Amino acid sequence: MNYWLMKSEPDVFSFEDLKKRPKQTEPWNGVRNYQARNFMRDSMKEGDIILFYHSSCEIPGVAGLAKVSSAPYPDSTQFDKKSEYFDPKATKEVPRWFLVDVTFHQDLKHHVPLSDLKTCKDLEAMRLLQPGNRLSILPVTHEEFIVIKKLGSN
DNA sequence: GCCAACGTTGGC
DNA sequence: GCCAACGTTGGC
Repeated sequence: MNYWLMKSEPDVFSFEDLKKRPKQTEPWNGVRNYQARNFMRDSMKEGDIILFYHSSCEIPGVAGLAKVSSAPYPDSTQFDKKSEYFDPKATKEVPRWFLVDVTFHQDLKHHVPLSDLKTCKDLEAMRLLQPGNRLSILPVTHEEFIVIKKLGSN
């Protein structure tokens, strides 16, 4: 099993929003970065655990736990002319963008703010904390996951 | 709102 | 295939 961190702007779609969705599940559409797409298309497996991260907000950080709940499949918004995610170069025969479904998994006792991640010795090597990182989907090691879950459970 | 980092685009 | 211009991300 693999662990991931997925960023979302809570003003657009928050961890609480995910919990309120039918079946507490949401297709992770709108990713338009090749590296992030490759993680979803090539490496994610149903049942993988996700750190649901809130970005571009007052207190950025990990908001809760989710899980991957589907195999990868084409992002339908790439074919939708009315969507802001429409991609004229994508076709149904050769889709360019793929996604997985994301389902609520577990609440943490409290959010784990980015500032706490930064001061945690055990997380120094975490990809999220490396300078210049902007990827919206990042792999997380098992060790990092354990540390962050503990931070959110104290 | 600023700005650094960095991905993408397109002319050559 | 290079690289300048431009756009986006995201913390602060």
